[in-house]
Formats: sequence, C-alpha cells, structure tokens
Amino acid sequence: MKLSTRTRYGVRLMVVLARNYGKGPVYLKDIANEEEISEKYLSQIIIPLRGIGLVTSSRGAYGGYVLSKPASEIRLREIVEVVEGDCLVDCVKNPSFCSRAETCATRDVWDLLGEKISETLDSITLDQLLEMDKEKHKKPFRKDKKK
Amino acid sequence: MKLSTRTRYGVRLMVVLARNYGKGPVYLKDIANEEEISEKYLSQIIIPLRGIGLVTSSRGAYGGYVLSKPASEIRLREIVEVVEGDCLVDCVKNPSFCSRAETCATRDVWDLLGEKISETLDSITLDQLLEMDKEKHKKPFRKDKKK
DNA sequence: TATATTTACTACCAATTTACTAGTGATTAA
DNA sequence: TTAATCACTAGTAAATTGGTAGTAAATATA
Repeated sequence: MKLSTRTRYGVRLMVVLARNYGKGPVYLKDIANEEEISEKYLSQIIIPLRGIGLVTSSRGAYGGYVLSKPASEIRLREIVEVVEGDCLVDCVKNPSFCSRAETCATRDVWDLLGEKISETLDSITLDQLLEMDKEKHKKPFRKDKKK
Repeated sequence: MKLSTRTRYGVRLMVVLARNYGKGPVYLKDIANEEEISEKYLSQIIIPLRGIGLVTSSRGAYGGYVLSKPASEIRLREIVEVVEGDCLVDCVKNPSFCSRAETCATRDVWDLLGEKISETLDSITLDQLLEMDKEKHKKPFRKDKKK
C-alpha cells in the first residue's frame, strides 16, 4: 500500500498554490522549480484538480494557476481522492468485482479502513497544512538574528 | 493507493485458519480450494506469516498450517504489515529518501495517515473478523428450515 | 523401507502500472 | 507579432503485481 508520487506531488503543488493565494496566478514552471518536480509531470497531475474546480487556470503569457477558493475551504481528502483516483479495494464500491462480495467479512474491513482514511484526510484543510509548512520553515532561534 | 491481492488473500487465509483453530493442521490445498485462490500463490503469502510466528507449519503427509495462538490474540495490523511489507511513503521511516524530509509538512501528514491506518487495523482482532464472517454466512430466516 | 503427501524454496514471467518525457497546438498579454 | 504559458495526446523504460513451474525436504502411514 504505497502512496503514489502523483498524490504526494499533487498535495505539494496545492501547498504552493495556497502559499500564493491572493497574489495572482502562479506559473507551473515556478512550482516545478521550487519543488524540484518535472513541470510536464505536474501539468498532468493538475488536470484532475482543475477538473473538480479546486484550481483555475489561465493560459497565455502571465497565465498560470490559482486556487479557486481559500485554502481553508479545501480539504486534503478532495485533493488525494481526485489525484489518486482509485479506492483501496475495488469490490467495496463495486461488489460485482468479486462473486464473494456479499458474504465476505474482509470486504467490510477494507470498507471501514477506507472510511478511516477518508475521515483522516477530511479532517485536514489545505491551510492547516500550509501553516504546518510555514512552521517547519521557521529559522531556529539565534542570538544574532539575521535580517 | 490500492491494497494488494497478497494482503487481501493473506487475511482471508488467516480467517480460514482461525475458523479451524483447535482442529489440527489445515492443508494449504484446502484453503486454496475454499477461497478459490492459487495454492502456489498462497504458499508464498504464508511465508512471512510463519516468519513472525503467527502460523506454525508441519511438513509431510497430514501436515499443514495452524495458528500459533488464539485468533483473539492476533491483530489485523500484524497480518497486513508483514504481508504488505512496505509503508505508505518511504520518507516517513527513512528521511534520507528525500532531501526535503526535515522541512516537509506533507511528510507529517503521511506519517499521521499511516498511524491512523495502523490504529484502525490494530483495533480489529482476527477472531472479531471471524465472528463477522460467521454472521455473514448465517442463512437468512426461513419458515421451512432446511436441515 | 517405500510411498504418498505435504510444505519449502528458488526461479521465472507476462501483464499492468508508475513515473515520467516529448511534441504539438491553443491561448493570451504585451 | 511574438513570447510565454497552459492543453492535450502519445510514447516509454523501469518497477511492481500477480502469478506459474519445478524441485527439494520432511513426515505419517502401510
């Protein structure tokens, strides 16, 4: 059970957009440089995020991407679900995947586990993540403060 | 984020062993037939389960596998962890996987998510799963009860 | 002891998925 | 008009998944 780079990159991408919210569109190229991720790859990952209306794009010179709404109104669950795409186990959503689905107790466990994962991701908003990020990037205290 | 068939099969395998606890060793062949899973594949999946002492094997005629302890003392987390093998995101356990690990807020999120998954699986014992399974296989009520 | 039956171990493999790269076209500010 | 950006499609090498195949080792029973 591995989280794909798509999802990890997708979330990092959204954190950058959150950090720049209100400052106009951000170039994918800049995000790619900042996060050291291939721009082309990011351009694929951002498609579904635009698709569900989490980000808005503008083309042409001085184009770029912006969050469609404040980071406080975006939950990690939305991002992960749409970028990751699939669910833990197919038979949970689609019982016809397995003839045993109706009488399978393990299926109920995977259903529950999927719910817990969703709950956890739903409890975290993008701006909480941004705050955590800011906190982590604070310089440690020094007597001789740098400008 | 998909759960592998290995893990799903591994848990089903353990449920069968739980169902037969106290009745002597169970042939892998019988488990394979009952669960409609390749015997050879199951024989690979069961190796790590034996490795951490969850099941005990005996070779030769009338050999087979038994649970090493009551199902009430076995938690799903143990089964899934050892069969699945990997963690959600490499950098959580091994920060050297990513140079950004120390200042990466998303990493903390994946760490938390991994913890929640572990907690959920740790809250379910194999005999609870067995009880759920039994419940699901109860025949629905009929006036003309079958023998 | 011979034999049938079981697990143990190693090697291999096809199909799928992942994690990209490449190129072309559409759009737009200046 | 042009430079810069996103949009879309196609391809692809490497890794992973989900197995199969075969042989060896162990053991209960006749």
